[in-house]
Amino acid sequence: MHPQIKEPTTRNAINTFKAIEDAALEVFYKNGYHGTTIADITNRAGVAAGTFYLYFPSKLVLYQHILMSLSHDIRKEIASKVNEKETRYEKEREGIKTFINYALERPEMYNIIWESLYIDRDLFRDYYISFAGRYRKGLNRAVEEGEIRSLDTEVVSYVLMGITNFIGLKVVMDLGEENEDVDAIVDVVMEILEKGLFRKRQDPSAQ
Amino acid sequence: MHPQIKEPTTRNAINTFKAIEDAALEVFYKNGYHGTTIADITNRAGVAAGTFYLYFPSKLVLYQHILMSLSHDIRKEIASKVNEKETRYEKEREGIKTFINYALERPEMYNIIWESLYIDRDLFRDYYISFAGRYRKGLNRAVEEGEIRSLDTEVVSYVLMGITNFIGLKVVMDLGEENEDVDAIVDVVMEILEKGLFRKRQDPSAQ
DNA sequence: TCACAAACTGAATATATGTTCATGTTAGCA
DNA sequence: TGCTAACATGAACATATATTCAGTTTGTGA
Repeated sequence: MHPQIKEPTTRNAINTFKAIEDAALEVFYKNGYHGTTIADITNRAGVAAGTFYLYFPSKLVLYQHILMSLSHDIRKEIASKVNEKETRYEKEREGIKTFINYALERPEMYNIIWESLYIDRDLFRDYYISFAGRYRKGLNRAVEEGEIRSLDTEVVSYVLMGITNFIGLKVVMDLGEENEDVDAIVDVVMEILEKGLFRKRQDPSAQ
Repeated sequence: MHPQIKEPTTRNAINTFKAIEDAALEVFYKNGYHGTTIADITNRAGVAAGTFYLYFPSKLVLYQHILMSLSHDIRKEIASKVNEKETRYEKEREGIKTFINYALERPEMYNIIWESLYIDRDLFRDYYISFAGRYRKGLNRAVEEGEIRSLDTEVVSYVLMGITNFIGLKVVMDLGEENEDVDAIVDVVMEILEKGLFRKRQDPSAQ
């Protein structure tokens, strides 16, 4: 929890706090940081403007708090789905699918993440660096086990994040044609990765 | 040219107009749309605030104008470099390299493009849809000529844009380690694409 | 040189909105 | 029941800044 955030203690106050969080998430999603006013948030939460400042010292700190929650939530969602799969190939497919579906359910997700580039550059950096770091661990294991070709996994992690983010962007913003079938799109991506990234699945020793 | 922009006619006015364009580009790059005031722009351009409104009806229209110029400039730069190459493989490598180097020279480029997601959603859509459309043409030709495997080129174009953008982001924002050698990074990307996207170069009929 | 339109100025205006604070209300406990 | 601290209110304040406009300067053609 952000050090400047004052957490509520009583039952009612906890509900108020949550109402503000929920309202902020919703309205930041929809209108972005600059497009959102404190009044938007407090109106939607059904509290007075002053109440906001009982818990959060500023709009910026609230935004940072919401972004952190969102980033944890996405990672948790992806990790739980990916952990169900056995091979790295299946994990990769599941990760891409989960990300896209997550984005489809929250079409304005990109707003809040990419906007941090202007609001809080360090937060943006941290977000992708730690995302890449986690990705890299899985990839390193797959390289050791011979499932993935021996490549610089740091570069590979950005390649995969780039693919996932832009395919997600295409689907969510309905860019171009043929966005109906998420599975078909993921199939195309995996066709590229199958030959480009993975070794032959039946023969882990092959180059 | 944006219909609401009043273009200057006399020699001096043309210089004033250019000074405003240049100042806006620089300061939008650095501080983004919301981080930039009209005063920032006019001060840097060396003109009075009112002068701005002789040519542009609003800050938003100026931003749209600058984004369009930037997008044309990037595409022209990439196209000119890519056209020097013969094979699609070499074109692809050159395209990625050119994009990264362009971004390295203008590290704040992402600001102005990605921020349009909040400023003018349609402009953002148009930017990537038309970028993808142009990409797709080249890919279709390469598929016809057997250099690239038979894949949905629309999906492939977003895969490639995603890779390029995130590798560029990594290098520009110095995300993670090992960002010194752009060529080495591009090598890794091309290793993936060589097997994942392209057919064997000596045998265009092979699957 | 003069007239006139185009170009330019920058202080004033209008508005938006993040934040504060004096005041009121509620919940839990002695 | 009454006390107290936490919680809540919303009008007022402070500031920032996009835009306007009445007045001034400049360049150019006759």
